[in-house]
Amino acid sequence: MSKGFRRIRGVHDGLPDMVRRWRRIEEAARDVFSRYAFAEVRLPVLEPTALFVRSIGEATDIVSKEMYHFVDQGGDDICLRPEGTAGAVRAWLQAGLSRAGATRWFYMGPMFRRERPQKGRLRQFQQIGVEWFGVAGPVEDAEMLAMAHAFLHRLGLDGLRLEINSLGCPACRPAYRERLVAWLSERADALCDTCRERIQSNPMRVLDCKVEACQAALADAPEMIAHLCGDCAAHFAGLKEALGALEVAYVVNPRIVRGLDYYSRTAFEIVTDRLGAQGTVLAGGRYDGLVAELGGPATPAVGFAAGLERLAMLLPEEPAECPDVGVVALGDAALPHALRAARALREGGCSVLWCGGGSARRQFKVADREGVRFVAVIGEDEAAAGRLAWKDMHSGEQRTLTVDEAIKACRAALRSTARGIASRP
RNA sequence: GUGGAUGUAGCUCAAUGGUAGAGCCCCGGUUUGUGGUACCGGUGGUUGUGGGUUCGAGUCCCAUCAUCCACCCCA
Repeated sequence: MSKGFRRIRGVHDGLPDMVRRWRRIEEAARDVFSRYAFAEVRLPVLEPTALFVRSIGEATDIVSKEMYHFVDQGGDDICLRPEGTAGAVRAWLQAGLSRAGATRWFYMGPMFRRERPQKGRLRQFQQIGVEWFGVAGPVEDAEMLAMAHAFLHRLGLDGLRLEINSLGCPACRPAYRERLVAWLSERADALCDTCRERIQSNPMRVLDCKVEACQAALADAPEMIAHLCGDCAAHFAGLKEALGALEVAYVVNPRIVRGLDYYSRTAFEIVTDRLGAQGTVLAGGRYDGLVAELGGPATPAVGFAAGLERLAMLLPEEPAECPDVGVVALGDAALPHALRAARALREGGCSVLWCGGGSARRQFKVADREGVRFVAVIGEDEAAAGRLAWKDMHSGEQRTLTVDEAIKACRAALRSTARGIASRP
């Protein structure tokens, strides 16, 4: 166990094994999202604290307890973004795009929340987010879900479940909320301590309490989905119809809730049972109230975000890429020729490992450990002749080639095998 | 913020309160111009940290820190 500096709590070092998975996820996202004509944006990690205070509200203690925020040397109250949507709305408004019609954006990057770490929950984590500004219809919600589905399908993930719900709108939710609070208050005795407190602080959350006794008591609790206004009911019906047309499988889960008021209508989660208590892999929905809340013109919008770390945990290991060629240099006199040969091979498109000098045996062991396909041996004889000894590590066959011939041999071999998954015999 | 579990070599793990070990990895050798296998040798530890009990603590007690899991919260 190393002394000295250690990483701070709740953050992870992205070592090569992990970065290979991240990259696979990022590449899938870029490819799938661009087929749906979404454009990538890269937004600041630092934002004014007030942006999130405004979007999240003071209702919960998220801002005071779970955001990294500080006053900088200029006296500005700054924070590390805890999520992507508010910053995207801010950037979209600041760029004047609210007059430009619907906008389709996606982004990926680190987010920060000062929570107690646990499985699938870090203090610095990465999200892939998608926002679609200026569209109001259920068909767009379905498109969003189809895109999320395609993304996860591209990653080869199975055993996932899409759950959808409707959260209503400012026209129908307040009345429902009152009805729910009244219903819960009558049955408070049957609920756990935390739920009793939640009746006032966050009544919707009672519905997805994890305590079994609560779930039993809540079996007949009123659900938003049964109390939607006409417009919301029509929207939800339209969503289900479009999902049916797209053959995207889903289940309606009336207990999906959101903590904040700017959410409306469609809410969805894609969950797995393979990650313990943090099983939501992708979540999103409609936030028709947020743009106005942040000072822009009333603008409907829908989006989702997925956690890169959780997705990575569901993915199989990604094999490391092996170098194509190991260069073995023997003797000081051959060194200049060997160095130039390595560079020439790289310029020719091969990935080349310098085996580090020393005995031939040692350098071959390095080459073998790294899984190279070929070894180029350059000693005094080869240097004098302007050639190299070219050994195929699979067959063991060795011959004398010029550098140009070696490049050709290397390229030919890599065309016929899957690059980067050099199999060891 | 609350609760539980766990901290011994780079990694995975042993060690009745009585000399801190093994396997893997790494380095070297058997082979100073040829890899995998095998064999031989070697590097590497304030047992997370700080106190306490004891003739003696990796082991028992207290505190603290870290990791993991769950609760809370989940934008």
